[in-house]
Amino acid sequence: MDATAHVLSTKGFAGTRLTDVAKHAELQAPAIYYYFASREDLIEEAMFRGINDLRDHLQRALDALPTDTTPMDRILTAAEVHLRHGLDLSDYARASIRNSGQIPDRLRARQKKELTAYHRIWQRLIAAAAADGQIRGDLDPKIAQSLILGALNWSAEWWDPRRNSVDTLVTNAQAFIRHSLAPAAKPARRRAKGRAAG
Amino acid sequence: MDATAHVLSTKGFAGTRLTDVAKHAELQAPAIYYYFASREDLIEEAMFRGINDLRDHLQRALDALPTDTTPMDRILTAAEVHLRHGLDLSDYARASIRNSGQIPDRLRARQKKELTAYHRIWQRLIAAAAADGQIRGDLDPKIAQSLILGALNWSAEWWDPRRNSVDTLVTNAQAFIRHSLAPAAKPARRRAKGRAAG
Amino acid sequence: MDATAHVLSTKGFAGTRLTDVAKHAELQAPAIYYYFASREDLIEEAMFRGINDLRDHLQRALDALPTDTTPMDRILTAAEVHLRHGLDLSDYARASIRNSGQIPDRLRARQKKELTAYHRIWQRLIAAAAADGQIRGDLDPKIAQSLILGALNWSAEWWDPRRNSVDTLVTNAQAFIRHSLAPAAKPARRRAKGRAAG
Amino acid sequence: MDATAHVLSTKGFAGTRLTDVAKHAELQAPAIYYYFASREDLIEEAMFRGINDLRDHLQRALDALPTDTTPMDRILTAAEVHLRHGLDLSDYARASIRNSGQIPDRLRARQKKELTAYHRIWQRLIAAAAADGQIRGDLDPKIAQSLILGALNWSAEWWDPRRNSVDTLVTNAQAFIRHSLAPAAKPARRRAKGRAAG
DNA sequence: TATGAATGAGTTTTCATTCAT
DNA sequence: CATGAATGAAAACTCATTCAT
Repeated sequence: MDATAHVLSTKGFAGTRLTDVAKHAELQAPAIYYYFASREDLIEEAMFRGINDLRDHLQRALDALPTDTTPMDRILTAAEVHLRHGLDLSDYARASIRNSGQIPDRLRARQKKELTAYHRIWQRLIAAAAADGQIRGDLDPKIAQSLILGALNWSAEWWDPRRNSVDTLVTNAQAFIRHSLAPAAKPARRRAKGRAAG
Repeated sequence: MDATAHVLSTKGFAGTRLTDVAKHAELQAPAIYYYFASREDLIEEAMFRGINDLRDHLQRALDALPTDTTPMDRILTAAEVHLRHGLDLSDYARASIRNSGQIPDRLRARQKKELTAYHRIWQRLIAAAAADGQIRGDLDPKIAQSLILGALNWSAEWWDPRRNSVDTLVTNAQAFIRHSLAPAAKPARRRAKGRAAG
Repeated sequence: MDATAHVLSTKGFAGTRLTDVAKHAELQAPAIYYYFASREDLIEEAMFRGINDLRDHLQRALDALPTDTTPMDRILTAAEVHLRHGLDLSDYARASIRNSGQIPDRLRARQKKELTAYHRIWQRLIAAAAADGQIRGDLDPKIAQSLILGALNWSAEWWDPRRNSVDTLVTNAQAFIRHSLAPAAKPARRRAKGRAAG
Repeated sequence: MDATAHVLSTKGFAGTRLTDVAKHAELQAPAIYYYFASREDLIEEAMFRGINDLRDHLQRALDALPTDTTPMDRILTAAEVHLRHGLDLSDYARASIRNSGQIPDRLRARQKKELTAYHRIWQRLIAAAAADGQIRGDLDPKIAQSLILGALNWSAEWWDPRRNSVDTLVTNAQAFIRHSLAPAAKPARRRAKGRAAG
């Protein structure tokens, strides 16, 4: 149910009332029970579909890339897909992403598995880039991945279509990610030896 | 009320029940009404305190830096404060950050103002870095800022203290941010030996 | 809701609990919310209906009188209608009359308007009687009207069907009112040759 | 407690909250328990005092009349006392009178006894007048008494000091009562045989 | 004598859910 | 398939009452 995803992405798990979902679907609340056994089922399904769609979408996009695409370019493609899917297309993705933390574990099983699968795709992309020397050694790949996905996920909270086009956002995000990961430019000599806090 | 922030950061706005808050505070639910006029007042206050504390904390940390700290190092300090405050210290910050999107506007007025003020601090830090040539020209500063804060905010969703220490996370995030922003260290000499806050 | 009027007329505004109303209606309390948005709406409606019905009732009774009915006889008819409606027929009227003073202004707007309209009918009856010389000059018509309505309204507090029939009460009240208003039947000839109602 | 009477006369029995009473008394609610064992005790006492004061007051006023005062004049004096006491002087009287019907029987015992005693005074006044031929034969003395007291009691609901002075009201009420009771003037011939509506 | 703090009982209200139609 | 009507469970909230101070 599209309406579910929409409400879920706006009001959060506990705030998702069947009445609101039904209103969005131009239905009366009891009608939902014709399609779903319970509120929980409905939400569980929407959460699952969110990640599931996103994963399919990403997988297809990656499969469509020329085989000689560099690992970094694959990552940037993934970033674009993730962003566009979450912002343009899909209440489901937003619902799924935003509510991850608020949902009782019981309802998360399927979504969690799907999410792990989605993360695994990213892990492979990053591992490939690392193997190719396209990722700086001072970064833990898992942490870097989480930071990237965080940066992308959060865009749903602040992005305002009246200020920036998605294209602009995508371009910026890609530049941001590329440099955050990449080692110093090619003829590299030395690199900064920063120090960070302790 | 600390308990409110805790529940709020776990269950979300609509999922925050007075009974749970009260249980955390080792009280009966009606006792809350001795201190707050309504559930909404309570939540509003917690959300406000979240950003308010965070801003104070950041401001103090920045004020404590040596005056010759480079703009980039100031940003990295800010990142550290933001991370540590959200992960280590404060249910308030988490509550405030995670629930921003789910709360009725009516309750957000004060928190919004505070958030804007907080963002302004970051804007100034980034503008200073840009003015100093420490930020690549292909990045829109506002977008970059949002991406950074997204990456940091999201850490509350995935960070697992049993896998990584906060220190590790901070170091990685700082490296991540530094390079995501910094121009290629062309014929680089040396770069700052930053120090970030403690 | 008849049940509301009944409880309201017995327990007063603040004492009217939804549970009691529901019990009277052989329902569960939440079912009330299917028909009314809130307790206040429910009460507001019952109070309004009280006066509204009474006014309709009175208006119809007056319209049904022969056109040559004397002004005084019209007044006595109105008294009878008022009494019978409040005692025999209507929890609504009792609810409306008894609780006038206890209800927050916010809920009284509509009822007040209706009440004013009801009073206006009486005013006209009395003015007509006065114009016809059937009311003593030492009485302020407004005050007299209020005293009459008071005498009638209050009967709900003390009238006990096991002691007096409504008919007896009506006859007594009419005699009471007639003489309270009428000028001394100076060189009296004949007056109306009435009959008390059945 | 004066405050109790005041609140009680405004909000009714169920609407009388200890907090409101306390606020009126410029106290905190728990302080009431220093003087009264419970809310019910407090209310019971206020209701009792209402009628008790009124009765004392009336008794003293009657005792002060010259012994040759006519029965009718005694009644009119009683009416004045009743009115003035309820309007000018006493929240207690108003509380007692207005809430008679809403209070659980358990709390009414004492007030009821007192009320009966008060009514007995009136009964005697009216009986005396009747014995003296000053009351028309077509009136049931008990009903007439109730109608009179109703007219007087109700004045608390509508009397507006900005429209009429108490003096005016008293004068009107006395005229109203006198004629409602009195037989047609001396050289009376025939009297009305009223007619009322059907 | 009085109050700040808290609570238990009970009330209004919300909402998922059921069910006859 | 869908809805109007209703309900049980649970939530927010109110308020008399207690108690330590």
